[in-house]
Amino acid sequence: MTTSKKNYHHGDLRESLLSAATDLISEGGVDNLSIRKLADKVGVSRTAPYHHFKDKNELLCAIAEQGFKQQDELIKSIPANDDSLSAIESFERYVLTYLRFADEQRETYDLMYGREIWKTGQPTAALQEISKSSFHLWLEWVEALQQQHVFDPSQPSLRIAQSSWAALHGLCRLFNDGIYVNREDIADIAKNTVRMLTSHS
Amino acid sequence: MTTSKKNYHHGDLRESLLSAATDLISEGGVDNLSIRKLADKVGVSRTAPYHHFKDKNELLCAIAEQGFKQQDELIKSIPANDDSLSAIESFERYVLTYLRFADEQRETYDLMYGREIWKTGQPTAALQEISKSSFHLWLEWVEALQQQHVFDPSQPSLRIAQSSWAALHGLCRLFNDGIYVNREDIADIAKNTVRMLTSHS
DNA sequence: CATTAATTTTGACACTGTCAAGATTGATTG
DNA sequence: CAATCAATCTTGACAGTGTCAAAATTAATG
Repeated sequence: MTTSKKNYHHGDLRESLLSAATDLISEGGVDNLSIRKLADKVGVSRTAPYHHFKDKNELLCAIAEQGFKQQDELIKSIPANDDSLSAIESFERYVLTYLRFADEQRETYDLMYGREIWKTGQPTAALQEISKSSFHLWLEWVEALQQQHVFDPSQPSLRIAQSSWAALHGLCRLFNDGIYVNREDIADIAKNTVRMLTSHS
Repeated sequence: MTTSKKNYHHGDLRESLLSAATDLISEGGVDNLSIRKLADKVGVSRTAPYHHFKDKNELLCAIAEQGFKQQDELIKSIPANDDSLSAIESFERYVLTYLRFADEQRETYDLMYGREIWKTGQPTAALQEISKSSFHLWLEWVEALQQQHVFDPSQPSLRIAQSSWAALHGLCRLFNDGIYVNREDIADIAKNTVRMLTSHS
C-alpha cells in the first residue's frame, strides 16, 4: 500500500481534495473552485467528494480552517517581545505580519473572513472554534500592549481588540479588493494606521 | 401611454429591473438575485434583461451605483458643522451615519464594496467614478477635521482618509458578517473606534 | 403604408451543486 | 478461506445558473 493507488479506492482522497481545492482557490479565488472541476483535477468522479465532505460549504470551511492554522502559526512565530523591540515596533510587527499573510494568501484570506462562509454558508463548529481562538490570540496581544501603554490601559481590552482588528481587516480588504488605493502605498498606509490607533500622548 | 403596459413592450423595463433587482438583493443578498428569477418577477422572458444590461455584472454595478448615490445623500444630509456640535461629535455623526447605512442597506452595502464587483467582476466606469467621488467626499471631511485637530494636521490627508475609512469599513464587515461580535455592542465599539482614531493629546 | 430599428421571445449550450441507486473494493467476521 | 458488511466510488438524473443566436413582435420613421 504505497501512497499512490490509481484504482477504485483512492486512499487519501480527503487530503488530496483539500490540497487541490486550496490550489484552485489560490489560483482564481473561490469562484474558481467547483466540485466537478476539483474532482476532475484529482481524477475522480463528480460525486466522490461527497463521501468526505457533506457539501461544498463543509469543504470551504475545512480550507478556511487550514488558513486559520497557518495564520496562527505565522503570528505565533513573531519573536517574543524582548528588549530589542519597542512596544510599538512589536505592534507594527503584528500588523505587517497580518497584512503579509492577507497578501500572500490573498484568496484564502478572502475565504476565511468572507461572506461565502459566514453569511451565505454556515461556518462549521470547528471553524467557529478556531476563528474564535484566533481572535483570542489577538486579544492577548492587546492586553500585553495595554500594559506597555501602546493602547489605553483604562479601556476594556475586548473593545480595543475589536476596533483594532476591524481596522486591520478593513486595510486588508482595501488592499485586497483594490479600492481607493495603490498597492505600493500599502506599507505607508499600514504605518499610518498604527500611528492613528496607538496612544500618542 | 400610461406607466403600465402589459404587452410585448414593457415600457420602462430598465427601471423595473433595477427596482426588482434591488428588492431581491435586499431580501436575500446578491445570491438571491438571478437573471432568470428577476425576469420572472418582472414578468418578462429570461433574456429580456440583456437588452438593457450587457450582462449580470453591469446590472450589479448599476445597483451599486444607486447605493453610492443614496449613501452620499445621507452623508451630505448631516447638518453642517455649526457651533452646536464639537468637532469630535461631528466625526461621530459621520461614523454613525455610515454605520447606519451599512446596517439598514446591509446587502446593498456588501454589494457596493464586495468582491462580487471589484474582484470577480469588473466595475463599470460609472461605478468607479461615483465610488471615487464618494471617497473624495470623505477626504474633504478629513481635511476639515484636521483643521479642527480631530486628526493630526501634520499628516497627509489622503493617508488619514484611507486608514480611517478602512477602520470604518472593517467595522461594517465585522457587524455585517457577524464575526467576533454581538450586535448590541455596535454603538459601543463604534465609539471606541472613534476614540482610538482621533488625536487625544 | 413600407421599412427600419428597438425590443422581446424561444431554443440551445455549457456549467453548477447534489441526490438516489448501483458498482466495486477493503475489512471483518464465522 | 469464504461470506457478509461497510466504506468508497461511479453513473444517471434533476433543477438551477448565465448567456449566445435566431426568430418574432412592436414602435418609430420615412
